[in-house]
Amino acid sequence: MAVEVLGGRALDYLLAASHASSSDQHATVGSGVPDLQNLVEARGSPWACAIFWQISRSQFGEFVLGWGDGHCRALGGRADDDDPRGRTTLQRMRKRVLERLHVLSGGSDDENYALRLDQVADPEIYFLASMYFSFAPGEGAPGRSLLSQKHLWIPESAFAGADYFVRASLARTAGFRTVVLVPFDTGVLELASMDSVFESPDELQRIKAVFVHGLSKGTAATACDMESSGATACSTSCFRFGGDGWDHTKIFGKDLNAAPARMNMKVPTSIAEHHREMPLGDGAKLLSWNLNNNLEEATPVHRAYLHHGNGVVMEETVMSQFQSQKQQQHQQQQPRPHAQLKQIDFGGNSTSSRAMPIGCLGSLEFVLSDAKASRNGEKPGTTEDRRPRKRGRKPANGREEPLNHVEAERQRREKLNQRFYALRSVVPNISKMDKASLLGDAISYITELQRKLTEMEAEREMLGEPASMEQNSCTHPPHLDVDSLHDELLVRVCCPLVTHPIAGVIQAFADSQIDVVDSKVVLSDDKVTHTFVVRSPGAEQLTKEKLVSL
Amino acid sequence: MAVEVLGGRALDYLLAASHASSSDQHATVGSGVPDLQNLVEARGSPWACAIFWQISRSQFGEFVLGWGDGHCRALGGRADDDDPRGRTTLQRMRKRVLERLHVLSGGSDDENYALRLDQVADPEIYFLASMYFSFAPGEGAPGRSLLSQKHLWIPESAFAGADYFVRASLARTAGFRTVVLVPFDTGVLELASMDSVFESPDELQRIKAVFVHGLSKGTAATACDMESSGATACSTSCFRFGGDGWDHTKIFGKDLNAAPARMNMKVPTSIAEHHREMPLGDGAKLLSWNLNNNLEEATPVHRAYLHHGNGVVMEETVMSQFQSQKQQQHQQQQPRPHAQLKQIDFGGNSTSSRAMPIGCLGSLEFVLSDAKASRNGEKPGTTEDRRPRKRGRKPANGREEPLNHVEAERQRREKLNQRFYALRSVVPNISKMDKASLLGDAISYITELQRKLTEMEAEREMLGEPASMEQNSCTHPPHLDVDSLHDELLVRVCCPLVTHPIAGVIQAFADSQIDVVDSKVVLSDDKVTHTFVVRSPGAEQLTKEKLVSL
DNA sequence: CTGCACACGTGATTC
DNA sequence: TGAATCACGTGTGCA
Repeated sequence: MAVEVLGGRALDYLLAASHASSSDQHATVGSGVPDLQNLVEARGSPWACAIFWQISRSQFGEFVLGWGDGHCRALGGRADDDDPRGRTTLQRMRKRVLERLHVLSGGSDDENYALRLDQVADPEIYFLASMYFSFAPGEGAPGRSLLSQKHLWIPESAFAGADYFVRASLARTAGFRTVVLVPFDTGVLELASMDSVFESPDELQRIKAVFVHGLSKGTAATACDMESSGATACSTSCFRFGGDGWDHTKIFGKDLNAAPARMNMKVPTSIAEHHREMPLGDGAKLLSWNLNNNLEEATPVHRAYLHHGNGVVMEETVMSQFQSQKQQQHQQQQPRPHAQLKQIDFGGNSTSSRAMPIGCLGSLEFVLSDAKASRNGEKPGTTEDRRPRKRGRKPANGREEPLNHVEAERQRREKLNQRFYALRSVVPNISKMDKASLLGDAISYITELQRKLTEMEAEREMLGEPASMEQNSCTHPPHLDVDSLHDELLVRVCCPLVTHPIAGVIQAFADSQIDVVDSKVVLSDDKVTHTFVVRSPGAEQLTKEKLVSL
Repeated sequence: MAVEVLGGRALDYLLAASHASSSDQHATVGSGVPDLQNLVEARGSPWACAIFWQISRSQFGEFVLGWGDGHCRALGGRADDDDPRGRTTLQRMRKRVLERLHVLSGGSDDENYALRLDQVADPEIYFLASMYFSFAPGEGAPGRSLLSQKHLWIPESAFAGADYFVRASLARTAGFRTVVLVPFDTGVLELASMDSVFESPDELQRIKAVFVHGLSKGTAATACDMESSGATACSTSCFRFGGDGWDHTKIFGKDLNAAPARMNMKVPTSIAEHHREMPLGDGAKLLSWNLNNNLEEATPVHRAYLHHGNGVVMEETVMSQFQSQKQQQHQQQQPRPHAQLKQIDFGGNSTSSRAMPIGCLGSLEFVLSDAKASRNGEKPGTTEDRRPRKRGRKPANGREEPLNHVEAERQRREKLNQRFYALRSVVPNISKMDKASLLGDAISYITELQRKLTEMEAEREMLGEPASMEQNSCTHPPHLDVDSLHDELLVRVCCPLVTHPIAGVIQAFADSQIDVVDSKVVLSDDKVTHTFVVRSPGAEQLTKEKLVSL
């Protein structure tokens, strides 16, 4: 997954930096999304990037499309997964990816300084950014496709129609020429290509086929098929956070419907730029329910995602095997073997929490990032309780209270972590990646923003005072004298020198001891022309040069 | 303590809202600071507010004055302390205070809406704000008093001398008329009065007496008298965080020495205003080592504070008694009695961590906020290990590793919490007080600031183009022509009409069809005077009126 | 009683 | 190896 977000070169560095030999990477171990991956990586596939927008339910019961899964062709497998302990869950990957992005974008890691930015190709930025989008039905291209239940085939020329494609600038920056959206009953599949791919029934069928094949088991996912055991607990859990104050059309106070005038994203300058602007611009629902309506608003629709034989569960199985093995034998530092999973042991927690409706609670964000908690997908045939059961702790007693408690605490932690991720995404300069530093950086960033803002405000007020605030009249020309003089009028207007447009010139006259013989001001069209006749005591040429150099 | 920060009415509300009957508040239970309290609350005392600035040591070994203790006369005792379980530590109080402030300043608690702001009197704001200040010796009034070892008696008229009193505007807003600073060997005592109190040897002596009396036991506090057991561990702990990147002259990136031009704090408008501006303005070292150099930079000087019979230790003793009692008997909901401290039990963790130099580690912030951890002040005669030992956990084994580990983890948590507090102090609108909401609010605040800033920047650029940017020269006087003409020069400066100071006048001429016969511009001192000779076709008088009405 | 938020101790991981 | 961060389970206070 990491390689899907970071560019290939960045990944190379990443691997080199982490001292991990990428020689024996087992791309199949922990391969999470075979369908999308196959779709993208298949020979001759024009698609560089595939994103599945998963249906979820918002706080108010509306459906929302959010990041479900994705694969981005980026020169390699999930190479960062060569973790023998199997603890590199999706959460970890994503964290690592963000971490790397931040480090590359100007973190304090000085070694990286040389290859700071520019290392992450734009398609990956698009891919990463999309992780933080979500769409209401009818909104954006995925939403439109979902609502109309029709696919959209969008050539580059139509990107600008923001109504269809709010991430248009991102896509253009990424170099995409074609974007296709295909609706399914569990969500919308988005494919992006660097080439101009023309719509054809063949290709469309290929897309639909490969995806439906992936979803073949346990579909009919719009039906809410939760188990009876967890049903009530789930539904209460789903809505008990209702008063959180989040409007799902906003993300952390940012109105998402009003697209600000920042649609023009720059050509690849720096990740910092991108990363800072990405969550701001484009008028899209960045992070919306991923962060706002995270655990509490997702619906059992997700369960389908957990049910079908898609990669996450499979990956988790492997991981939990590794985990259990490690946990029991307490041996580590083994040279990343894939054949070490002897002595699988799920004991010690058989009574515990995994019967809880965590899958129903998990928003997609949750499913992705804390995939180890999405274990009760109960794929038939696999052992129960495949939770890594990370740190051994006695199940306390046979009481049932602490089980829910544990779940709740887990969710709370996850929520907090989500916020931390979100914070990371809005704070530009993060020195270190630990939480304390992040908070510190956020604070300094806030104070800096506040300082800048008040500074600008003061400046604005200073400037607004003497100069004309609006386009028409001066707020108050400080002094205005009118004298009658025969049949003419003598009008004197007195302004402070400061902020007067010709103040510099006049000051220069004074500094250079130039006598102003005569001065006139005439109004021509929409311009004011001042004409001075000056006499310099010394060299005229020098004076001329001096004036021109102003 | 809460009542000292919040106003009386706010406290009333607070009590009412928490469904706590304020009838039987035992002001003596947990009464932490009898000395300052007595000083302030004594009959006839002119002082409304007392703050003890405690000497600590900064990262680089310099001495720093930080908040040590305080009491603010606010119509009541420490009524929020009526916690039967005794878990309302200072940290909790402070948290509560901040919480209430934020709730009052526009939180989502709708019940409070009516009495949102205006409820917290300004002296309390001053008091609260002071919690976040610290001063190097010679800086600010406390620093000056410390350095010179002379008391300062500052009447309101001298507040403006920011060199002496950086919190001048706060003090003025608070309505203080007299501020006095008295140096002691452990810090500086600050007293503030709403009246004009004239300096008198009598009053000075009274101040010194009552305070020295409070410090009578175990003074000579500048001496660093740590136990041998914790000495080395302390010294390493004290400086091992050195590379955190914090400059102690800054607070989260804000330069503290450069006093920004925001000394003019408004008259009481809203708490939100205050709370937002307070940590920004005034050029003081807000939060400086409280946050940056938190645990790791404080020195054993603090130990004196823990040693002497001042209130914190006493309070903690009581608390730990409550705590232990509660922990053992597991009975609660007792109607806030102060006589419940039977069955004091410190067992269960006698081998554990409290022999560690946590007291020596604690910065003042730490001492205040996590007072329960400052327990090894080892006041002679009290039992050792008076840590509440909150949640029972076996000491694992006799290994020594986990003990340090526990300490480290504690410090990490504390550091994180410090950052959270700091974040709370810079984010104006906090909906709820839990960490997740805080992060969310911070994120939305950041995005809002970013939006505003970019908005302003765009506007500025739009406006800044034609108008003069800075005070001296135009950024670019759009057109400047110079022609030689005999021995004179003809200079033509062309500016856009918009934002030109006399644009309005010229526009008015044009609108009224007034012919401009002649126009001159002369520079006089720091003003630019435009003189026009105009001729109006019609009624001169009308024109004159029209012009004057501009 | 219950849901929720927090702090704590602990195991694990990473460098 | 040791220091640092993190996640987890748990105890507990509060509404």
